[in-house]
Parts: sequence; structure tokens; C-alpha cells
Amino acid sequence: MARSTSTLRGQILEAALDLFATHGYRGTSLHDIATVVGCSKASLLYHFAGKDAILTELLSPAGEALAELDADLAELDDDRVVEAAVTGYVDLALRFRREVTVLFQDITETLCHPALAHVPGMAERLVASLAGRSTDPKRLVTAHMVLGAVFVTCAGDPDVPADVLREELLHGSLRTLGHTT
Amino acid sequence: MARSTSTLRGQILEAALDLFATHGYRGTSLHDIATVVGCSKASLLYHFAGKDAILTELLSPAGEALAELDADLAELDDDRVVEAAVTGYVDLALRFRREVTVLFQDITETLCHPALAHVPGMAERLVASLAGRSTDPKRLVTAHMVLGAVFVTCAGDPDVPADVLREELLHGSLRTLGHTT
DNA sequence: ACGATAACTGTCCGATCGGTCAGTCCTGAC
DNA sequence: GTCAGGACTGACCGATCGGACAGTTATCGT
Repeated sequence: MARSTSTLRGQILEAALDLFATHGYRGTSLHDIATVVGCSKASLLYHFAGKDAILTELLSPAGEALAELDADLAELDDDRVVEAAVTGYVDLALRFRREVTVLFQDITETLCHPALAHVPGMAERLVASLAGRSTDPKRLVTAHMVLGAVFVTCAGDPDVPADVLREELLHGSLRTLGHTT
Repeated sequence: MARSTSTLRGQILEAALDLFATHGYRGTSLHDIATVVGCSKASLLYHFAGKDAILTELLSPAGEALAELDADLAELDDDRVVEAAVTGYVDLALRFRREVTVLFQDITETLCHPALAHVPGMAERLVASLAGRSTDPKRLVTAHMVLGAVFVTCAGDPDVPADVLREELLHGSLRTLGHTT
């Protein structure tokens, strides 16, 4: 073996995450990844079943974390769910900032991916939670706004200290929702 | 001539806008467009110089409108610019909702397009305007949040009456910015 | 020292893409 | 009628993509 297995696998995932976040999933070829890593394209396909498998492995942790949040929020009553949804969503988006950027780059291609099949449904429930499970169109719009605000801000990766960013995402989202603390 | 020129051109643009918004620019082939329109792929390339040219013609009006907003905002003083930026941006995003969706689907591919070369710079100035030209990191974060909130909400095309949507985008954005009316 | 096995690669393949081009078809002016 | 020119198309092209596969290299247990 030229390299230890885990080493090259990790390098491939790291390079792929970088390239997917910069140029999108469709905009990145296996050749591009192989060039960055410094191995052959065939080597990628030795470690991973295919290009899909790389994306799946990259996004699965974020998907599972979102599923956890989804389950947690389901057990809260309506007046407590809003703050929990905001905090959980912001922390999730910050923790998986690079994955969010990948999603942002190629939203349709990545969302229709098997590993993320449950995301649309969970996103819809997250919006419902952000809206305090109200069906008022106005509150649904603001909930969508929070979804987009945190999403794009994290994907944009602004040059701001992490704690300031988190604090402002939380407060800004609550202000958007008209939630008085 | 089988059809009047303008008819087929218009059908091509309409179909392309639809497909680009649904599957992204990269995810839509000339063959896809031709199939929807009901003509040959070669016919598309008779009416347009290339796939790029179709995207350019689709997004140019939105780009020009953004440039107008950019120029208008430049002439306002700091305490007036925030509300003007919010109103102008929301109205722009609503007017070019489908174009926003196209942008959302394939952000890197579309933004590096010649016709939209000035957009990143204008977007940056728009963020500055939304932040009241303050350099406070907290205000910059909230400005980015508004940018994303309106962007994603318009791209998502929620099933809400147009006037309610506009009203909530405006009020929600101002609340996000902590702007007391 | 030496197979067995895992790690890795060069090369080829079919599919699909955007784009070109010679040629056909139709229409309207004369 | 006819003919010039715009509208349109089928067939083809080179490039690039994800992927398959036989073969080579390096490592380790014995």
C-alpha cells in the first residue's frame, strides 16, 4: 500500500469538500479532485463507489444532525419551539458551514440526492417550528426568511468573529420573527 | 419561415427560464430546452449565439435594474439609505423572482457570467447600504441576513398573496436590521 | 524469502455535452 | 412562376464527463 488507507480517504474528502463548496458539485470533476489530492482518478473510485458516494459521505453527518434537531423539536410545545428551533438551526448551520456552502452551490443536485431525501420534509417542519406552528401566512414568510438568512449568511462565510456571528444570527433571527425575549 | 422569428425566440426564452429555474443552468441542456419548445437543438443556436447568450438575455434586465438601484442608493445619505435599500431590494427581488431562482440554482456559474460581472460588487454595496454604511460587524451580519432572507424567500416562491409577501419581506427585513419605523 | 492481499494506476469505454455546417423548406417580393 | 433569403433541421464533431478493468506496486504475516 502506497499510503495508509485512512490518509488518502481523508484527503479526498477534504479536497472534495473544498472544491464542491467553491465550484459546486456539478462544477467539480473527479479529475479536479484527483489533481488536488495528487492521485489518479481511478484511485478515487477505488476508495469510493462513485462521485455520488463522496457527496453522500460528506453530507450525511449534517443530514443526521438535522434529523436529530427535527426529532427534538417535535417534542416541544408551541411556545417553546421557536427559540429552540432558532438556536438549533443556527448552531447546526455554523457547525456544518462548509456543507451548507456545498448545498448552496448546487441546491437541486444535492437535495435530490438519496442521502438527503428527508431534508426537504425536515426543512418544511423546521419552517413550521420557526413560525411557532402557526399557519398565518405572515409568520410563514418570516420563518422562510430566517431559513434563508442563516443559510446564506453561513454559506457566505463573512469575515466576522465566530461568537459575534453566532450572537447576531440568533438575535437577528429572533428579531425577524418578531420574537420578544 | 416556419414560424415568425419573435415567436420562437420568445418560446425559447420562456422555456429556458423555466428549466434554468427548476434544474439550474448547468442542469439544463440545449436538448432539454429544444424538447420543451418543440424544435431542434440547432434551431436554438440559430436564434442565439450559444447557451451563454440565452442566459445573458434572461438575466440582463435584472442586472440592469440592480445597477439602477445601486446608482440610486449611492446618492442617499446614511440615515435614509437603509429603508431605501430594503424597499428597492425587496421590490427588485419580487419583480425578478424567477431570475432570482435561476441565480439561486447555480450561483457560481451564473455570477461569473460576463453579463453579471458587476453583480458581486453591487451586492457588496447593497449590503453596506442595508447596514447603513456602518462597519460594525454586527450590522454587517444582519445586512447579510437580509440579503439572504429576501433572496431565498423569493426563490422559494411561497404560496402567499403577493401583497402579504411584499409587506412581510419589508417589515421582516427592517425588524432584522433593528430598524425602528 | 515469499506468496497473499490491499493500494493504486494507465487506459479504455459509452454517454452526453455545446457547437458547426451543409442543405432543406417555406414565404413573400417581383 | 420563380427566385432570393430567412427559418429551420439532421448529421456530425471534439471535448469532457463518470466509470470499468486488467495490471502493477508496495506491504505484511508467515
